[in-house]
Amino acid sequence: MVSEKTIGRLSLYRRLLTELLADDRLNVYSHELASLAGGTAPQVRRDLMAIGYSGSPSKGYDIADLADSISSFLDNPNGTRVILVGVGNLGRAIMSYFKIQRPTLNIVASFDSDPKKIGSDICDRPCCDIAELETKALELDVRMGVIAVPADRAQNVSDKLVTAGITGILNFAPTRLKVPDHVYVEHVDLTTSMEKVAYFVQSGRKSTEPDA
Amino acid sequence: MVSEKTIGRLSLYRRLLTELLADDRLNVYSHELASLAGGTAPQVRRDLMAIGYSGSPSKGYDIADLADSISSFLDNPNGTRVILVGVGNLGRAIMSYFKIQRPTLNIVASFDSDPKKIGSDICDRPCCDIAELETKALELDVRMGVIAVPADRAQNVSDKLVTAGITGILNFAPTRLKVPDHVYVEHVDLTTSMEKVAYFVQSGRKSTEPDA
DNA sequence: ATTAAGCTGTGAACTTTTTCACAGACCATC
DNA sequence: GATGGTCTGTGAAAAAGTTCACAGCTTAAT
Repeated sequence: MVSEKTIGRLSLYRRLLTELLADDRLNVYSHELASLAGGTAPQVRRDLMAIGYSGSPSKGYDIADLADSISSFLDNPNGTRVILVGVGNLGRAIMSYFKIQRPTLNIVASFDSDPKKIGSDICDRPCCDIAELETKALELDVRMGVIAVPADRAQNVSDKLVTAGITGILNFAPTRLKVPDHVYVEHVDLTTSMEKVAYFVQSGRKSTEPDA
Repeated sequence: MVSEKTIGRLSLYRRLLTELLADDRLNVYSHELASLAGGTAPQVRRDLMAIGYSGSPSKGYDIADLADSISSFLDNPNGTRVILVGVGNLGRAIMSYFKIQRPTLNIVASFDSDPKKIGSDICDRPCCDIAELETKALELDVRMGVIAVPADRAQNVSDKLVTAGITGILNFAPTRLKVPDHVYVEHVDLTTSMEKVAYFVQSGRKSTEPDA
């Protein structure tokens, strides 16, 4: 079984590979990829081993082929339909951020409670009433949700997403969500990230870890 | 030496404690804090042990006192002055997000290259020309920076921050920054976070890890 | 051909992080 | 003041993650 950390790095490797490909590179060595990713060469090799990918001892890894292998491991072949709840500054930022991204990740609609936003299009996607969250989510057949509402609303939104059959949540609200066992939650906690950096600045300690 | 992961959790505990305090709670047990934080009781106790904090076997931890202890461990007593570079959607979201936050973290100015933004106030803080980044950063005596510019500009901004004496960077651009050893970088990689969730949705695997 | 150099794949060692499990402390109640 | 229940603090065990180090392959050059 592939570890959560490895999943994260594979995603990173794929992006780096895509950049290399745009530079007309064909092959890459584990130590090059490691240096771009901020990791070590054995780490890269282990990660690729985890998905059963093999390179060649002399040429390293075939960039296009490896990127494809990672994609077929990570992605749902039918794409992943996503809804986003909470169209504040942050929500809008995320929407516009992912318009450009991989077409396999598709934010199909957003939700908010502000009547001024409801009914309009935000980043070319309809913004719906948060009251309709459950019905629309079922209707749109989505499995993944992004929460970008204030902390005090997050748990409620999460519950609604779960009853609508969502099994993965990316949560930007500064609350730890309670969800059933079968639901995966990734917390992006801006306050904690900020405070971590502040701590290391204050303490004068340097980075040791390969990174989160 | 306190581990990076523990630092992150301490930041989380402090926020939870503040919430409990607002509910007029006085004491809390490790298992309660653990449940709020999405962790385990021994983990909480270990983390508090790391900063040398002791509770009482019967009452658990004194909420106000523990929050203070965490603060005096994490925070710089003089506060941490921060600048933010890149006032797009995301940058603005972060600015407004941290206006409300702990007063010890203070975003004192923002920077952008857009003439329309330069000179105006954004979230009550002056927005300056990115060309003046190095001089202003020195002048403002900041040690920490937030990067919210597009990927292709991030390394350049990072270099400027480093020469201006910054020792901690929170990076939202989807690039791994190269910095000298004494500089701490925390990457918040939205694409990777998103793709991780998408993977777990697709694979039907549930969360195992205590979380990033 | 043979040698040299430099890569990958991976068992094994190591390090870090988490969990277990229990001694000792404390309070409430009888 | 003894008894029982429930907590903390922590050594020790376990698990997870990372790095080492080297065998084996592949190419290039002699």
